[in-house]
Amino acid sequence: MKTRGPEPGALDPAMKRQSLRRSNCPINITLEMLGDSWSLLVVRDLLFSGATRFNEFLGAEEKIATNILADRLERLECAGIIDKLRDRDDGRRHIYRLTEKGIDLAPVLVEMILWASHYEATSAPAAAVSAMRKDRAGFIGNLRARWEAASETKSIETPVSSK
Amino acid sequence: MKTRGPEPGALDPAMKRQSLRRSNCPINITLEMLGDSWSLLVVRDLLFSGATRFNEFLGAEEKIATNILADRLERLECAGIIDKLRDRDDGRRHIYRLTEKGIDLAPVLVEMILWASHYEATSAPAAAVSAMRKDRAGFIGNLRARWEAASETKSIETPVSSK
DNA sequence: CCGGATCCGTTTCGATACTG
DNA sequence: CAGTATCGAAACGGATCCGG
Repeated sequence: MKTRGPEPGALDPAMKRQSLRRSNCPINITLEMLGDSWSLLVVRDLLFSGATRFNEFLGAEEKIATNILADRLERLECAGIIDKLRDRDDGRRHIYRLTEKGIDLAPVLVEMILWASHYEATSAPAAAVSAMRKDRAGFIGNLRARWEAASETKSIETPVSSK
Repeated sequence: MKTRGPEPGALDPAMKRQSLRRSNCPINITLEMLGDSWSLLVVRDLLFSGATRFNEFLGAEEKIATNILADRLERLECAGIIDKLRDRDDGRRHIYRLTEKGIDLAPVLVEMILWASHYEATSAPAAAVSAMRKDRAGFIGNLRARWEAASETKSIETPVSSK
């Protein structure tokens, strides 16, 4: 630890920020990744509401700040849970999609939602909840099928190597 | 002791927006509860390693600070996921146990561990992982059975109403 | 000893303004 | 539209202290 010098606010803020900035994909401990509300919410939106774009995530019920969303999308990409592509029909847009590793989080999310819908007031649509309760495996299979179908969309391009 | 206003003159940093977060049992949004690494790790220890006491949680592989642990235990108790009892054999000790609501998190944890063991280096014992992969429902049934057996232990006393 | 509570420097979050 | 920059507020974390 450094004994704090007398001058307040004198240490170069730009330099500090840069060094603290996660340079590129840092080492990701798994449970740390999942142990974050926002990341899971993004995955949830990708899985269930079919959101793919920055603004669609912003529109979710829980209000996430733009900087936080950008950070979480980057982390998720680094963790290999999503990938980031450029929309070829609209060059300024990006498309975020779950990877295989990401879609495999479906069982985790489903269990969470079932637990929450049983014990807490939840905002999940009742129809979806009862569907996943009735036939968990089938429900997950449907999610995956939808994901595979969406993966064949032609409006995408090469990955945008984050940073 | 939760009111941390140092001096009457300078306070009100908390009064801004819905800052009843900390004070007592705050309203708990479910995914916020689960969206926290430490809380989930405590539940994991309760479920799998049979930890019941403060120091046992502290001994877990991931090092948690005592103040953080105390806070998370309180939150979990407020959320109805654990309860806190006094050990009648050793009056200075407390015993933390999963409630019904808490043990019902088992499927969530199991799915997480399976996912993590597939995609990431995980510290979960290989034997347990393959057991839960082979017979998920049976594995969870065993956890519950163990929990029910432990609930009949006589060395406990009345709840320590946290606050 | 056990289960925390308190202090305090560091890190992260989050609301908003701003930019390419 | 898709993010950065900024900055105060909150959470974290380690060390230490304390009541039983």
